[in-house]
Amino acid sequence: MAKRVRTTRTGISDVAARAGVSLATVSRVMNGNQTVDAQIAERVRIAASELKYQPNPTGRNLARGKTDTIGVVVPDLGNPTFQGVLRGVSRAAAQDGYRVLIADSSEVSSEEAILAGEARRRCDGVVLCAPRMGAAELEELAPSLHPLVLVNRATNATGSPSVIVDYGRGIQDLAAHLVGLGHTRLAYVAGPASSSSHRLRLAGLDAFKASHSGIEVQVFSNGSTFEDGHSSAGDVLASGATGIMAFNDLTAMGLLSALNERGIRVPEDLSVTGFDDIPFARYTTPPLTTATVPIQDVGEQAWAQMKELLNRAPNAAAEAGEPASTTFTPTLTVRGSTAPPPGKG
Amino acid sequence: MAKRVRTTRTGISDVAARAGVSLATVSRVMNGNQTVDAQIAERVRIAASELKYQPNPTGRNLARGKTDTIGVVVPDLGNPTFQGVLRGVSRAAAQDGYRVLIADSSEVSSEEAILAGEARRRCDGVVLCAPRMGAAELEELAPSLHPLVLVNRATNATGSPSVIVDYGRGIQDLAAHLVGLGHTRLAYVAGPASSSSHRLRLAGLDAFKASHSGIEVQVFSNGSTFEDGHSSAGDVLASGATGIMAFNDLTAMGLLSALNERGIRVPEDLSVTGFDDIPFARYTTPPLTTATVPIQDVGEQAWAQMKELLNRAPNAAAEAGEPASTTFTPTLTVRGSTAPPPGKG
DNA sequence: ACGGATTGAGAAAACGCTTTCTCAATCATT
DNA sequence: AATGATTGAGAAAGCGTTTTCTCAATCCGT
Repeated sequence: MAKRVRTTRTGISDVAARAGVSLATVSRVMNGNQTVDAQIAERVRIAASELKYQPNPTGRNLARGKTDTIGVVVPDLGNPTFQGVLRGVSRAAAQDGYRVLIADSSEVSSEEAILAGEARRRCDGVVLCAPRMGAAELEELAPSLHPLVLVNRATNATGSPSVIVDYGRGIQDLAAHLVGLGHTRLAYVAGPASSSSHRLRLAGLDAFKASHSGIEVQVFSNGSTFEDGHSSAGDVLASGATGIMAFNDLTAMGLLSALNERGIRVPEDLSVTGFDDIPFARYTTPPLTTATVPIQDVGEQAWAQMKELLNRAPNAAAEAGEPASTTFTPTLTVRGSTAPPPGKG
Repeated sequence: MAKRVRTTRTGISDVAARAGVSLATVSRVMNGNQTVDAQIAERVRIAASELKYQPNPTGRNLARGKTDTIGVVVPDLGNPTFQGVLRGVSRAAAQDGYRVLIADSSEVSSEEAILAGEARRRCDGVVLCAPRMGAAELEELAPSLHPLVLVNRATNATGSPSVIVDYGRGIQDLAAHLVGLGHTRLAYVAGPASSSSHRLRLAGLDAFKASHSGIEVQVFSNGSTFEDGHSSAGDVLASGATGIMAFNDLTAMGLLSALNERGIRVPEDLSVTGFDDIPFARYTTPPLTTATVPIQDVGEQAWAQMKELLNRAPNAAAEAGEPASTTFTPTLTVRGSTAPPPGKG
C-alpha cells in the first residue's frame, strides 16, 4: 500500500515542522500567548502564513470544550418577528466572534425540546424562542439547556434570563389610543390560545377594562396569520365594535384586506391596529397604527445576556445571583389606520 | 487537591462501565453497527438510556472528520430573498439531519470571503449568496470553499454547482405583459450596478428590445431598497414612460408609495411591476404584478445540490463530471398594479 | 474431532488541537 | 561564584469519539 497519500489539510504539525519548533509553540503563537520568544514567534507566523495554515475548529473545539457558537431555536423562520430576533442575535454575536446555528422547528412544537437539546450539545448556549411550549415543559427543559436565554418567555427555573416584550402594556397603549379617539366599543382579534404573548395581551386588556369602566372590549378567538385576520372580518363586523385590535400586524393586514373587499373603509368606518411593527406595517393601505416592538434590539439583548452567562465561571451561577432579565416596552406608533369612530370625527 | 471533581457530562466511558463493555462496543451500538451481539447491544442501550447518554458532537466531529453542518452566507438577513433561501436550505437540510450555520455579512462585501472561509472550516460545505462579489474574487475563492453551492451566481471554477433564477427571462415576461396591455414606453428602475441579478435583467431587456422594435425601454440607475424606489418617482414621471418595471418588489413598493403621495394613480395613470413576489407583494395597494421567484425552492434545491456534493467521494469530482446546476424561471403573477395605459383602456 | 472461517469484542491508534507538566537555560541576588 | 527565581520551549496528556487492528471464541465442513 502506498505511503498514506496526504489527504488531510495542512495542520499544526506542518507548521511546527517548517518553523522547526514544537506543536505546543505553534499553538501558543496562534493563540497570542506571550510567553514565546519574539524571534521564534515571528518564525512561526511566517511558516503559518506561507502554508496558509488555519487552525481546524473542530480540534480546537474539542480541546477547549467550547465551540464559539450559540444555537437559536425559532418556531418559524418565515415569521418576521423571529427573523428580527435571529438577525439581532446573529449580528451582535458576530461582533464578539460567535456564530449562530439555527434550528427551525417548523411550528412543530413537539420537536422544540429535541431541537433545543441538539443545538445545546453542539453549541455553547441556546437562545430559545418557543412561544407555544407549555410552562411545565419549559421549566423541565431549561436546566438542561443552560446557558439559556429565553425570548418572550419567563421561567422559574433558576439561572435563565429572559428578554421579554411587555405585550400587556403595548395593548393597553393601543386601547388607550383608540379610546382617546372616541371609541367605546373595542374588540381584540386574538392570537393562538397557546401563545404566551397572546395571554399577556389578554391580561393587559383585563387591566385596561378594570380602569376604564365605560369601555366594552370583546375578544374573538383567532390565530396569528394573514388568513386568520382575513377570516375574522365577519365576526368583527357583527360585533359592532369600532376599534379593532388585531393580534399582530399580519392579522391586522388580513383584516384590512377583508374589510377592503367588503367596502368597509379604514379608518373612516373602522379603526384597526396591529402589533409588532414589522417592516411592512408602514406600507399597508392605510399604514398601520401599531405597537412598535424593537425586535432586533430584543435579539441583540438576548446575545448580551448570553454573553454574560458565558463569561461567568461555570459554577458562579449561584454566587452571582439571578441574571438580570430585560423588558422592552412597545411604543405606540400612530399611522393611518386609526381615527375617531363614525359620527365622532 | 480534591479528586478532580466530576465536571464533564456523562460520556461514552460511563456507559461502557455501566454496561460492562468496552468503549468500542458502546460506539458500535450507538452507531447501529450490526456486529454486536443482540444481548450486549441491549445492555448497552439500557445503560445509555439510564444515564441519558448523548454522544458529544464535537468528539464525533473530530473522529469522523465531518460536522453534519453546512454554512449559509448571506449579505443581509433582513432581506426577504435571503430569508427565503435560508429557510429553504434550513428545512431541507434538517430533513437530512444537517444543521445550518448562518453568516450574515451585513452587506460588507469585503467580509464575505472571510466569512465564507470561516464557515467552510466549521462546516462540511457552504451555500454562498454573494450577489455583489466580483467575478474574479469569486472564481478565486470557490475552490477553497468546496463543497460549495452558489445561489444566483455562476462561476467557471469547476465542481461548484449553482442554483440560479432566470432574471432575464422574468423581466422579459414582465415587459411583454406591459406591452400586451398596450404600453409602448417602458422604464426599468434599475438595481445596484454591482448586482449580478441586475445585470441579468439588463441583458434580458436588451433581448427584449431586439425583438420589439417599436418599444422604448428607458433605464434609470437606482438601488434595491424601498427608499431607492421612493426616490425614483421624479425620474419615472419625467420620463413619460407608462409601464414601469422596478428592480424588485421592495423598490416597486417604494415607488408605489411615492406615486401615491403625488396623487398619481396606479394602475390607471401608470403601471408598476415588481420582481420576486416576496410575501408582502400581494398586500400592497394595489397588489403588485410581479415575477414570482420560488425563492424557498431555490433554497431547497441548493441543499439538494449540496447533498449531492457531500455524497460524492472526496476525489470523485472529476469522474462524476460537472455537477448539474439548476435554473428556476420566474412566473408572471398579474395583480392589480398593471393595466392598459391611459387612453388605451 | 481437527484445521480453517467467521464472529464479535477489546485494545489502541487516530482525529487536530490546547494546556499542563517538566526541565534546561538564563537571570538576578548576596 | 554559588544558589534560587524566572523564562521559555518541548513532551505528553488530555478532549470524546470512531475505527482499525488483534485476537479469542465460536462455527463449519469433512
